[in-house]
Amino acid sequence: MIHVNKRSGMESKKKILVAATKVFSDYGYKGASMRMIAGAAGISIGGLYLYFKNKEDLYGTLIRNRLDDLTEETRETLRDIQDPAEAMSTFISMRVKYARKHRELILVLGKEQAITFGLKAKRKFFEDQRRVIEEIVRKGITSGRFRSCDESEVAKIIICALRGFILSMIVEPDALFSHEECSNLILKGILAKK
Amino acid sequence: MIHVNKRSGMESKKKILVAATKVFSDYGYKGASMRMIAGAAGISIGGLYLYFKNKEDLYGTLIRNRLDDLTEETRETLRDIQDPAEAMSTFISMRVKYARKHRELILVLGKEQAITFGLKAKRKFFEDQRRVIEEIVRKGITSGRFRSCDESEVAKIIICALRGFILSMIVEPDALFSHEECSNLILKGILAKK
Amino acid sequence: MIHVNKRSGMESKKKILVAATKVFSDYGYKGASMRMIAGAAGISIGGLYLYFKNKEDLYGTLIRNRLDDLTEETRETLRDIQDPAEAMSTFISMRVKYARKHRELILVLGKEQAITFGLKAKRKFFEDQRRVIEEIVRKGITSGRFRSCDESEVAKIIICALRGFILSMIVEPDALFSHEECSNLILKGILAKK
Amino acid sequence: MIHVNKRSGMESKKKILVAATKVFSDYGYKGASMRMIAGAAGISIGGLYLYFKNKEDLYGTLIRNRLDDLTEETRETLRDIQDPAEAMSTFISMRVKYARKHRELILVLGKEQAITFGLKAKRKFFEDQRRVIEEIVRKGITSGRFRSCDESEVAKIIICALRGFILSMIVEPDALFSHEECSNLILKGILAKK
DNA sequence: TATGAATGAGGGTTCATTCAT
DNA sequence: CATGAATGAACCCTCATTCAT
Repeated sequence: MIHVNKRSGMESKKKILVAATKVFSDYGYKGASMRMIAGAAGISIGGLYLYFKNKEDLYGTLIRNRLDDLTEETRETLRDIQDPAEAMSTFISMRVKYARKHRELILVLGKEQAITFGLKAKRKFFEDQRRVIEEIVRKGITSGRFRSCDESEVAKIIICALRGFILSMIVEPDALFSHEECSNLILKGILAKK
Repeated sequence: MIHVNKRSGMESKKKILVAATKVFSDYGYKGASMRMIAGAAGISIGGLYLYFKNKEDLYGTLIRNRLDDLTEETRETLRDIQDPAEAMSTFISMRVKYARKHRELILVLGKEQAITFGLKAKRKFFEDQRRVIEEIVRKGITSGRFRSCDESEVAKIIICALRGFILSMIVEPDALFSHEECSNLILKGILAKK
Repeated sequence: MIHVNKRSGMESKKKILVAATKVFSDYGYKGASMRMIAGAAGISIGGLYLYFKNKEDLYGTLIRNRLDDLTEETRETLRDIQDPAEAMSTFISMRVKYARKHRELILVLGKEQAITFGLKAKRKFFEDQRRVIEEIVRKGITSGRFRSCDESEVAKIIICALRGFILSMIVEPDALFSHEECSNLILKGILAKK
Repeated sequence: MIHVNKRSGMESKKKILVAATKVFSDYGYKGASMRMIAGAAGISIGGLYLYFKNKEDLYGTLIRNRLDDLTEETRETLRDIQDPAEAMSTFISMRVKYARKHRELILVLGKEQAITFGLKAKRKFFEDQRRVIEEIVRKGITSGRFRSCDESEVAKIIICALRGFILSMIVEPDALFSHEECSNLILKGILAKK
């Protein structure tokens, strides 16, 4: 009269991750309980600990997976684009669409202690993403397509705008910009031509 | 041997709010415990409940205070500025400086349920801030200083960038842009002049 | 800007006792808080401790007062009655009416610890009341008005019936008997005459 | 080093109920703490919440169990008795013995708010018990065994006497009548035969 | 692999009591 | 006499984690 479900380890692990993504997203790290996650995954509480060392590990795995996924998508998207302006637009568009599609996971949970692992993974990802934009800007300046400017600062601004977009999905869904308008503004600015 | 400190009511309340701001900011709403806050405020646990009905009330008061403060500062800052471009720069500058100065409070706590009051107050504030930028842009377009564009979209983008700035203070302090560069980018864009 | 109300000590003490009677009756000993009582009495919390050592003392005083009151009323009521049957009816009637009139105080709070003082006072009162009935029955038997019986047992039964009446006022207000019917039953029994 | 005992669910639940009965009875609803109950049951605090939603649920379950038990015992006891006088004596005897045997549970907790469920169940039980006595009396009158009287009033008096008996077990253990004497008094009254 | 009863620290909150004013 | 801010133990309850099965 013991275990009922028999599945492969991978199957269970995936199931848990999917469920956990939803639950963490709905309730936050501290608000989500292992019981909730187990319930959503259709597994026992003990079962969770077969695949993940603890709550933090589960959360960290989740974050890393999503981050790797997005890193890969970024690489794919930009692979064959030469024009820096187009690359910029495409990057912004991709990130906005990705955020809208995976709205169930918000990559942000403040400094809540004990999630250091997740934070570390995030930090690396963030830096990588910034490098990507910096590179685009640098190529734009070199090729004369972009005006001379501090590529690092521009990258920071764009990252912040995208980060703000994600955050707005939670706190102010009415304030979500369209990626076309965003690209347009970044490229042309708002001042009238003389 | 009961109570040691005797303070005026106002003094205690202020002390609590300052401490709570720090603790909520460090640990998030759920991660912050009333014991932590009491400790940080140098007051007993029971003392907290002398000034605030409960945790949510304390948090809500905090949020409202900060929001009102920032609303007032926004009004003051923009009062006498006529040039839309200058207004834009000044707004961005003020918000960035404010965020840096009050880095201890992050106006964001996700969907954590039961903080509806705080959320509602935040929503109103967010909308107000957006209206302010929209108005600046509108005046810029009317006066011919800005090119024709969708003022609502521009406002959203700027809000998101600032929102992202605040969030970055927590998750990626290296990615904080300078307000001059930001204003510059918004105004002039990144494309080279033909 | 200190104290507002200035009254004689007796006045305040009385006020507190009246308020406490109501509050204890409504919420039980543990359910009643000193704050509630202070509020109901229109006095400060600290003021309570000017007149009573602590919660238990306040409760005990309350109980003792009511008990003394009822003891006196019992004596008064039975003073001039000679006929044992009439004495019995009158006693029952008086007790029922007293209970109905002072329904705000139920002289019963289980074994709730720390109310030992109250309990002790109650014990003495209970025994006294039983002695009164025993005496009536004894006189009835001696005079030939009552049949031979164990006066102690009869007293216990009557006390229990009255005690049950008070309790019923709380838990089953529909089950309150009329004192006439009760006296009648006690005196004549329920069996048909042969 | 986590949990020590491993028991079947039923075993634990029973253990808790037994312990809770004792503790509630000793200290009252508000006076009894979940910690006390857990200790008395030899289980952890958290364990309590595995079997009962909360304190009120635990209390309610307790009350319902005891009430159902006594209802069943009443039915069994009176099933085959035809003579109303005998039925009356037997009923009283059974109730007194039951009270003595299960002295650990006092079915009474005043108006303490938030125990509405328990109260409702109690109300129904009380009414049922009264109906049982009324029926006995009615049959007695019809058969000519009892004198004409108000069966409802008689039932109330008997219920109150028994209720008072239970209460006396707590507040005045010396005042417990014998069921024989009680039956005798109810049946024959106290007046001498002319 | 899988289960879920069991644990106990820790969460938010209340409240009898004290004491500087 | 009177006040009420302050205290801190104790309350009910939750939840990450473990382990016998």
